[in-house]
This record gives sequence, structure tokens and C-alpha cells, in this order.
Amino acid sequence: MVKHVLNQLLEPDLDLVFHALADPGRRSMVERLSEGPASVSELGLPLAMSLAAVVQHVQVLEASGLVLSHKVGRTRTCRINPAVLRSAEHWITQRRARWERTLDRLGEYLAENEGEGQ
Amino acid sequence: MVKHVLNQLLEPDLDLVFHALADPGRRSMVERLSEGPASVSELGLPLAMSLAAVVQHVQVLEASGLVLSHKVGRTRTCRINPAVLRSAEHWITQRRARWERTLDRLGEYLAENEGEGQ
DNA sequence: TAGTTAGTAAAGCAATTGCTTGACTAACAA
DNA sequence: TTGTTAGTCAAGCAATTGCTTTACTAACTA
Repeated sequence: MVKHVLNQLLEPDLDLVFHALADPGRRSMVERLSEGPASVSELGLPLAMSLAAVVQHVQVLEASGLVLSHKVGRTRTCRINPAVLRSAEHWITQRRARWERTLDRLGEYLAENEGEGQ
Repeated sequence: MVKHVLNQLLEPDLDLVFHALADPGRRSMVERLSEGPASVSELGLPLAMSLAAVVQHVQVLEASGLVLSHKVGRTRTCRINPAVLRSAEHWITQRRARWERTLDRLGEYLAENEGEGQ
């Protein structure tokens, strides 16, 4: 379990990361955290759900590695982990770049062999 | 229903996009498609599941706007929609950039007020 | 000390996922 | 024409999600 979490710091699990980002409430939390650290209740403030539900969303974000937290007194303060955000970004960038190279090659091919339509 | 799909071409639904990317099978399909168009069965080739299941995954990808397809004869050919990939990328980039500006401001603040630890 | 606040844990529940199988259609091949 | 291939549709089913409520603990406040 601990090892699991450590592994994610080294190499994020994209299943967990994208799943975490697939929920509008969790994205709003990431959005809020991108402006600076916040407590669990602060994150839930705009969300019209019980605190227990907010806690569960935060747990999903932490399990993905997108969010880190530490508890002082009775309040848990969360902050963003940019490395994991970056790894999701990177995966997408790579696929898109690959596709755009493919498109370029197709363009060259079509330029060389004029005449064929769609 | 048609309108739904059209809206996604104008402004992608990130819930659907990130959810589509949260599955390893579907990511493998996007990966494959980044190297060029492919049929539904080709996409399913490395996936150890029934063709019906593959079709369902392709439907999830299409509903998200990440993948476009057209049918010729009995084969449906799929290709990537880079615009939607880019919009997911963009959302992440923005949050990360925002957080990094926040970090920078914190760095300046700490540089100006030396002496305080964590 | 008594009361409030911040968060957790657990159980329960309806809705959604990610498959399966089986029946079917249309297109291509021999 | 007969068979095979590519894909689709519909049920059905176990596992997972995204909440809820209740009960609880620990920490701060008056």
C-alpha cells in the first residue's frame, strides 16, 4: 500500500490520473489547488455535497498522485503535485505530436502524387 | 443526440474525454491511432477481448470526440481528432502553469523575507 | 468543562462500467 | 450460392462509482 503510493510518485498510473480528472468536482478541486494550497472543507465549498463525499474525492486525487496533503491539528492541507499533472500532459502531447508527424508525411505524399481526391 | 456530438466538436466535454483516456485499452487504441487510421478490429487486435467489447470502447472514444470514424463497405475506419486531444492537454497545461506561477510568487516572497523555515 | 469544528470510517444503495454471449445484418470471397 | 468476415444490437451480470447517513475521534473555542 505504501509502496503503491511511492511507485506512483516515480511513475504515475495514468488510469488513476485520468480517472481522477474525469470528474467535474475533482477538476474543480485541482483548479482551486492550482491557485494555492487549501483544506479539505475549502475544496468542498463550491460543491453541494457532504463533507464525507468531499473527503472521498480528495482520496481519489491523492491515490492518483495528483494531490499531496499533510494534516496539522485537525485540518488537512492539500496541494497540487505538478509532476503527475505533467506526466498526463506528456502522454497526450506525445500522441498528438505523433499524429501530427503522421499527417505531415501524408501531406508530403499527397504533394508528390498530385491528382487523387478524398 | 446529433446536436450533442456537434457540441463536442466545438467544445469538448472534458468529463467524457478524461473518462475515455482513463482506460488502458482505450489509451492503447489512441496510441495505435496516433500512428495512422485503423479499423475497429485492428484496434482490438492486442486487447484480448471480444469484438463486441472493442466496439463499445470505440463508441466511448467517439462519444468523447477523441476519435472520428466512417464506414466503407463493412469496415469502419477510425482516426484521431487532434483538436479534442489538444483541449485536454490545454486544460492540464493551464492548471500546471497557474500553479507554477503561484510557486514563483512564493519563491519571491521567501527570498524577500529570509529566515522562516517550513 | 461543554460545545463546535474538521475530518474519518463504515455501511448501504442506485447508477454506471466493462465485459460477456447470442442473434443478427451486410459485405466480400470462392 | 454458400461461407466467411466486420461490425452491430440487446440482454444480462459482476464490479465499481458516487453519493448518502450515522457514528465516531480529535482538536480548537468559549
